[in-house]
Amino acid sequence: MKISSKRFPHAFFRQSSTIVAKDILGAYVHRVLDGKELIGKIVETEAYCVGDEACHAYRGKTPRNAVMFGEGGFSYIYFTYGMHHCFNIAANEEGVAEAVLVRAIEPVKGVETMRSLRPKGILDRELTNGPGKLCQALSLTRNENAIDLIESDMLFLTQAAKPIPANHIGVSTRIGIHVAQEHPWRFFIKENDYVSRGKPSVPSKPVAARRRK
DNA sequence: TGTGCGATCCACT
DNA sequence: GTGGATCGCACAC
Repeated sequence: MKISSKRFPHAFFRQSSTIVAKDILGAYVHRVLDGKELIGKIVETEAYCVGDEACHAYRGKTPRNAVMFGEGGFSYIYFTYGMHHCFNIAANEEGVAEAVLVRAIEPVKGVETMRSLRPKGILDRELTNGPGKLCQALSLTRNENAIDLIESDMLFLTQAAKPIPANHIGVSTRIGIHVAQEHPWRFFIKENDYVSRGKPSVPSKPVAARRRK
């Protein structure tokens, strides 16, 4: 597989998160760990927008989500459920808090290292087919929060060798959220084994803001 | 300072 | 398909 070494221009991340989420499919995430380079192809994303109740920035700026309010192109990594990290990319103009959640990548390089970071005995396609899983496989934690994904040599993105044709991109509602479920802001590469399993493309029925237990 | 919940994962049924 | 694990963060008091 051909891996492009072309980084994104800053202007790319000044676009709306829904555009960035779609256009970043097929791009590569590079993670340098102990001198070894781990590379994964982005195959699934979700957009979190201004005025979106499911977005962490919906309630305003806090120390945790401050990166989302900054210039696009920076990593926003947060810890959730007491045990998982999620890797986001801040998008849009400075002051406009939007982000793209990277939900799944396809391991391209450094697969052995990724295996060593994940539980033993799992299938290769289970290494990175979920937000928490890919953070574990790439050893991404809050230490990697607020990194410039354009300039950094430790964690950065490069463009897809070829753009993904529009008819190869699937769209659905987002996964794992309990509010603003109607927005079709999840994007993925169709028929890619590394896409996380999810719900169908159309919500079965509108669900009122559901509270767990 | 205390309390409740969450953009998940995985073992178990 | 279901439920438990587990802790940082936001928000109420």
